[in-house]
Amino acid sequence: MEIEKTYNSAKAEQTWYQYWLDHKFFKSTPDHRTPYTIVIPPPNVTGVLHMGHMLNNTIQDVLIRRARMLGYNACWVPGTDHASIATEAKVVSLLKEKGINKTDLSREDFLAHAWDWKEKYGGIILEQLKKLGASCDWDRTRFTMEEGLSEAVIDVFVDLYNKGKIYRGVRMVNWDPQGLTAVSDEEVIHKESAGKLVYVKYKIEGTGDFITVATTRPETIMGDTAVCVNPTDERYAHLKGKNVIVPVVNRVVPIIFDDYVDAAFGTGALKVTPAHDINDFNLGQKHKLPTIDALNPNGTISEAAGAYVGMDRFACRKQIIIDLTEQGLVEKIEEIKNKVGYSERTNAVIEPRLSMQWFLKMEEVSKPALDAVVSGDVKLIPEKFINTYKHWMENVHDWCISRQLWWGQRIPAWYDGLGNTVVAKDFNEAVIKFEEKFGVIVIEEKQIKQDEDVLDTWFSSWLWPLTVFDPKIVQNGWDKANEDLKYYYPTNDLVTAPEILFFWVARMIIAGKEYTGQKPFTNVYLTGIVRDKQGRKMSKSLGNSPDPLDLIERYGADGVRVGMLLCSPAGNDLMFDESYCEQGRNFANKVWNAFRLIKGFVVDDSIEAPQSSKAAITWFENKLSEQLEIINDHYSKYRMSDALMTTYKLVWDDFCAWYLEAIKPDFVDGKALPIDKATYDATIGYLESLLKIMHPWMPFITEEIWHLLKERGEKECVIVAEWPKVKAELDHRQLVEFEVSKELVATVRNVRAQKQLSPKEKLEVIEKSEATRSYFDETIKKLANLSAFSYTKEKVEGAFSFQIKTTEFYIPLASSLNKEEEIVRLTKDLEYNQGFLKSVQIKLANEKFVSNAKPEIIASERKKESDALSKIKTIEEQLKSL
RNA sequence: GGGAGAUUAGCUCAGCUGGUUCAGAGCACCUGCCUUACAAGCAGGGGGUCACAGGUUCGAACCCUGUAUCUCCCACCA
Repeated sequence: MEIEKTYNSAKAEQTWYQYWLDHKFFKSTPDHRTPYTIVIPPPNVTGVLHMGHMLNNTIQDVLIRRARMLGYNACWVPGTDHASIATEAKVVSLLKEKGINKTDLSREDFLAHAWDWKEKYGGIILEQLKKLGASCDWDRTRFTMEEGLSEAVIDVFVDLYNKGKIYRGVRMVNWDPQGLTAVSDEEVIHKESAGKLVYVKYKIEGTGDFITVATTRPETIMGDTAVCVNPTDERYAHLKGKNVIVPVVNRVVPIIFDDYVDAAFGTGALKVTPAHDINDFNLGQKHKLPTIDALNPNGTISEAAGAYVGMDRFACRKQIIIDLTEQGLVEKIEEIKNKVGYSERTNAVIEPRLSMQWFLKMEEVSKPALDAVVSGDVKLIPEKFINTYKHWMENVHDWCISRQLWWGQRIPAWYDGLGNTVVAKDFNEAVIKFEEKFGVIVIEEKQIKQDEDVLDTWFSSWLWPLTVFDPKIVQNGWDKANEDLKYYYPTNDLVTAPEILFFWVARMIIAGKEYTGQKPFTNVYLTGIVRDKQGRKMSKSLGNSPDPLDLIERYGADGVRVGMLLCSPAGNDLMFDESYCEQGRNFANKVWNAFRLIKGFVVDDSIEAPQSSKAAITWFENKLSEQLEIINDHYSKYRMSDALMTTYKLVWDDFCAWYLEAIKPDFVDGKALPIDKATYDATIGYLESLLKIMHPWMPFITEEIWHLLKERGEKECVIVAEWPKVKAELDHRQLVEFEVSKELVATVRNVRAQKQLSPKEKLEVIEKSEATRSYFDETIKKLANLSAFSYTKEKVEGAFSFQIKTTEFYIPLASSLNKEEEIVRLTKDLEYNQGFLKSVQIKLANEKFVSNAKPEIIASERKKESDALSKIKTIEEQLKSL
């Protein structure tokens, strides 16, 4: 069989993913085994795979594949999030392209369009995950707005309302004038930006005097209902009881006094606009000021403003500054930096706006969720996020859960127009409740109206780990939870970005505690943000984000997976560069070629294994086990990059560079000699172990080689192979001895390089030693291409000499040694050792060191001293003999 | 404004309880090699005052105190 010289990733990926699917290796149902569960952070249904997903899902896949091999019942639940605001925005803009305005559509028609779109394009991202190799149980695919899950959301709303934890009220909320909806605090991103602090003069009523206020938002002047100063501010003490005239609209408003105002900022006088600033709102409540909403929901100036009506808020800001300047009312303008809130979804500048919304009281429900993390019941990896989490949970505000959108779970509240409100699961139940609670008999359907708003997306995704298994959990309670939930919940690991620690992770813990009394997951692995080489966040607008699918095409899924994880320490951002993928691809190719070599071996049953191979075999058995233990340890600490790098070096360095080179049959007359059966079998065994260890990182190539290596049963795949076991006892002495042998080999190679001797020319090495044979001699001979490796008790004259540790070696060279060069080399070596000896001796002469340091430290220093002394002696002898 | 973290080779990062696994890894780089698994490779090699300044200690990349720079999170100062 002819094997291709380079690994063909596309073919293997196509073949094996389908094979795994066909044989249901991703599928999980409850059984007697211990479960290992991950629920995917559901990507937005509008999403296309980006580098963040790539990283995130690769980690999950590595974890789930390894768990599967460890014998757990591994279950990875995939799905998508309906992402109400993002999806609605997308659908609105698509409709607009077709010339359809959302406002011209009925709710039902709009939703029909939205579902249409979802059915057509909503599955794209999941298909993309398959390209990467994600071994999700696709039969369990869920969508946060599918029937059962939506029902659970309504159940939760009703339940929390009945428990008095949900309320409705007029509050200052973060308003997105583009999305035309309220958003939660967490959906507002504060960015520093350059602003203008405008000093505007307000005329004091009945005098010729002015009071100057400083504002960054002059367009809200029309909404002013007071000017406020600090009561201790003597500059303004005389203004008690006075009124001022608001410019533009000439409204007379009072001067009020409140110590909220910082006398040191600006002029010490604050214009109060209760409708457009949370602080002003609080002041307004306190001082019973009227509220004038000068802005429309879409960010234009409202009728109530009485001026600039219909103008956009930013255009108005510019214009009003011009107009006030003309009127001589602008004292000065300062350039300042201030933080401006932007909508996470639409990137519009958030407007604080007074409106009627639904809220969830957070204080009480968040306590158990705080404790879960603080006590370590839920572990955050890395731990540094515990602080942030704690801080947030201790300072939570009530959560605004209503959104002025259509795409999402509609709020199950009904109003009768007489001021009565009922929260119920559906219309029929609402009718019953109206009668029970208010004695209102509902005769016809339109008598009561359901709330127009939908719930925040996170109000459904916080139930994700529960409802993907049992949508009826809220109705039935934990005691009557279905088999799936009882079996898989709590899940094991959650892999997600730190950005949504509060949005999502914290809230899942809250919901989990509330409805099952248990945490939703044990470990939360927080990935970093994928950045480009310059440290900029990858984003569409910057155009610095490579297309993951394109990368997969060019480097292979395994290559990209390895590349990503090579540069991603837990919790730190990852500076991604394509060269990592190249490294991943090169590694895959290295593995491929190791396989080609092994596959090409011709076995001869009649020959016995040479000593060089026997020694290599026992060494590698120990090495493999030693490294596997380290790899397992890295996994247990979620040190993914380290686990991968250890695997990488085990395969490339230990297996390919040393083991295979040691056992590879020689060539004679242009033909490879056959290999003995024992060595062949051992080698195949090692390769199989390595394929297993590599499989979580590189699922495709390992499966491909696994099957090319020998005939296998239909279900005998590496994906379900058993994870190798660590040997009970390692031969550490042998491991160390081989390290010394490697050093010897390297030194011989170095001598060749320096003396410009061909690697083909055989050399002889003589060791000065009392012993006459050691275990790896034959292996060394093979690796260093020696004609002989012998021992002597006497110094060898006229040969090239060197030392490893304290042992001296000689290489007799045909060409005579260059005496001058040797003297220089040895003198340098001598000086180094003398200096080293001196520093050790100073340490040992220090009484404080000897009396304070631990005995083993002192012993090791003494050893250093004696070693150095013997080395120096040897070098001096060598110099003398030259 | 509050909090958290970081700063080690050209780059990305390890370095656990202070001491032979203490200055490391991978990549990049340099020098030889198209040697019959692999040039996506092989062999060899050169790179660091561990951000800076003090302190504790017999001993500091590691502990303490400052300083600088960077990143992130939180926050209602117009």
